[in-house]
Amino acid sequence: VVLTVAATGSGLGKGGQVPKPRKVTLTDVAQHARVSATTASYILNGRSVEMRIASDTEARVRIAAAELGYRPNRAARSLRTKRTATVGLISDFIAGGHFSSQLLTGACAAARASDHLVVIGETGGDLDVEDLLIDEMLDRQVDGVIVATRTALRITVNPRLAGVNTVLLNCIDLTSQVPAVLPDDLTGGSTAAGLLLDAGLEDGIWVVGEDPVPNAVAGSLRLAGVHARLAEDDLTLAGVVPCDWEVVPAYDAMSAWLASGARPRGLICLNDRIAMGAYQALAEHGLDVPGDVSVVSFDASDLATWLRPRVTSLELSFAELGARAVDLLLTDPVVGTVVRLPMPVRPGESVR
Amino acid sequence: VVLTVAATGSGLGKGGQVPKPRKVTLTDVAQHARVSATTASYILNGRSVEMRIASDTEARVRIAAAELGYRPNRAARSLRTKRTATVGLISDFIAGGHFSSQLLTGACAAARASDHLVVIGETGGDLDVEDLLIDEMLDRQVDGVIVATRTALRITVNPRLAGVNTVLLNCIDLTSQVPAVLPDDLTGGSTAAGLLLDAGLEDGIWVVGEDPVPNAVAGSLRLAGVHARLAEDDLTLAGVVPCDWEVVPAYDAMSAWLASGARPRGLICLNDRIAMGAYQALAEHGLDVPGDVSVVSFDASDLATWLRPRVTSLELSFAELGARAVDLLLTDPVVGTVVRLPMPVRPGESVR
DNA sequence: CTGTTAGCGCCTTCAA
DNA sequence: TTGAAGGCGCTAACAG
Repeated sequence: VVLTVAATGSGLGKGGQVPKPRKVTLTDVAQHARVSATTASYILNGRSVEMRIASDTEARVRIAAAELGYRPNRAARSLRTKRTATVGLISDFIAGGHFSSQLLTGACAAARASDHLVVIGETGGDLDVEDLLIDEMLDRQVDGVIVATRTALRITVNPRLAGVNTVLLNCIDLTSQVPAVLPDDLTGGSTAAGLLLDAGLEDGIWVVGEDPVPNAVAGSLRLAGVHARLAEDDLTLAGVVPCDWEVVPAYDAMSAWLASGARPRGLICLNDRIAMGAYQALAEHGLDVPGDVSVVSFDASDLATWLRPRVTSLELSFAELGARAVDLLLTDPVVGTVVRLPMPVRPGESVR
Repeated sequence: VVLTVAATGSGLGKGGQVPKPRKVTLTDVAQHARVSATTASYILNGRSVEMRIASDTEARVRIAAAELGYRPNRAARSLRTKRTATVGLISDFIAGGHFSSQLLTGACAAARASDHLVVIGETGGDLDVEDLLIDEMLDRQVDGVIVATRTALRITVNPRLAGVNTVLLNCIDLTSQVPAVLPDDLTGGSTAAGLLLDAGLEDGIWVVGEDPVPNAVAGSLRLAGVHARLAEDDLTLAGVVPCDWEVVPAYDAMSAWLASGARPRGLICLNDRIAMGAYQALAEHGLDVPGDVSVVSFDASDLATWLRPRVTSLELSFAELGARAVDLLLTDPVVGTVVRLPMPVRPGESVR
């Protein structure tokens, strides 16, 4: 090895540790191992048995590759194979708090398990941006795209996704047959109601929250599940306290409602933020949880464990959702597949 | 246009709307416009003036491109140009709740503004995974990589990033000269203390929380800022209530401390979750916020607005952090650049 | 069992 | 002002 010194003063670029030793190519490896590029390619792609490569040839190539620190140029490979080992994930709001980040964790992990990478895009709900992002991803030859929404929604898939390997995540398109992954809200609602019934409640059970937009689907499904479960025991829901799925709106709605004299026995909050608002309102009205009122909610987010007493909540594993979506995408899903993930109970101390 | 019907029954693949009309290539456009691929390339890459292309030639090409719906194949382009218009973002924990998702929002937006896409990877704190992800990204020829951490950390940049365009996000490497973007915690600490002083407090000011790991850097900087500001008025900090930066640990620590008779006048909580735990403990000890105790915290997350009364918090805009990191990366940053983002006050009702 | 040959789609000297 | 030719690094027929 000869040490070269740059004669011209500033030969070093940014972070310039090394004079950049041109990237090692497959041909380099092949020459180093005294075989053709083809052979090297076969071996390095795990096709040596299939191609019945001599084991010493294989060894030579592998050693050469290791010594040279060979790494395939995936742009070149993609140009040939039309595959990139990359999936696109487009969401309306990636920063949906608790929600979306976990989703990415799951998606990344699943992708990596299949030697894929995830490229992301956030539309902010803007359809033009969605068009743009999809085009960019398609230009980069992603092997498939996942379309996700922060809130479970009924949507229409973007037309330019026609013919593209696509999976819907936390949303669903009734008209097309695009596969989708969502939580099992119907069963979840039923489970939530069951928790209250098991605690001995028979009446005074209310649902807090309602779908904020017409095409939202989670709330109504959960409500339907609640109705169904109560009906099994010949009971009926006392009613619904409508409010947005946020802390302050929930607090406001609950406060007004309690101030008007309402005295519920059990509350099924459509998410943990609603539960937090409800807790605050209940406390201000001197109502104890779970002594006076039992509370069940959805999401089992961190928030649920922060409240005192911790609220019993139905776990919605976004990480799992993300992972399943990727897995589905990578297995060339059957048209019309709809995966509904169960929502297990994560117990707190909010049910009597 | 001739309508072709597949003779063999099941010619349609998944989602099979169309018999897949082979992707339009630059050559197609050129032929359609009766020019060479070279000319088409120049025009479509905005070099028509530079190349002094005849305007009607340009028009023909543009029309052809539009009619055919031409989209460049970026894999092919990358093979030539060695650039992908893609940046990598590697984080230890993407699902750091509130935190990281906003960061991605900012990064995505900034990237898109420069016609780039973001590919992400999560290491889970595992250095082997980090190696792997970096390699995968480099194989895909990303134009640069951002290394982010959930908690502000002093780190050592991965050696395989040597010579690669890199920016650190919410972390810093003292030995290398890799550019970094972080919040201005020192000034933030000073500001927080100032808020309490402006409210007339002079003693009984405590900091709640401390750096959980030795290489964490945010806590000590904020603490230093607090000390500095108090010293300006010839005052001193009453002390520190050490605890992890989470709700329950903060609640536990505060509860024990208050039970032992402590009666603080002002609390500087190192984040909003600590503030929440502190609120709970204060309430249980009959202490009113802000009547008995003024509280200031950091992050200005949603949580800060959920608490009652809302806590006055120093805003840490992760979206801004993410955006700045991408911008820095895309402008070939000067070695040693360290960007410190200000933390503006977001007022609540927690300071007397 | 291994090498030769031919592109994938694009950009870019070099000529005309 | 435009076109012809070559090659980025890799894979896949097709020979031998």
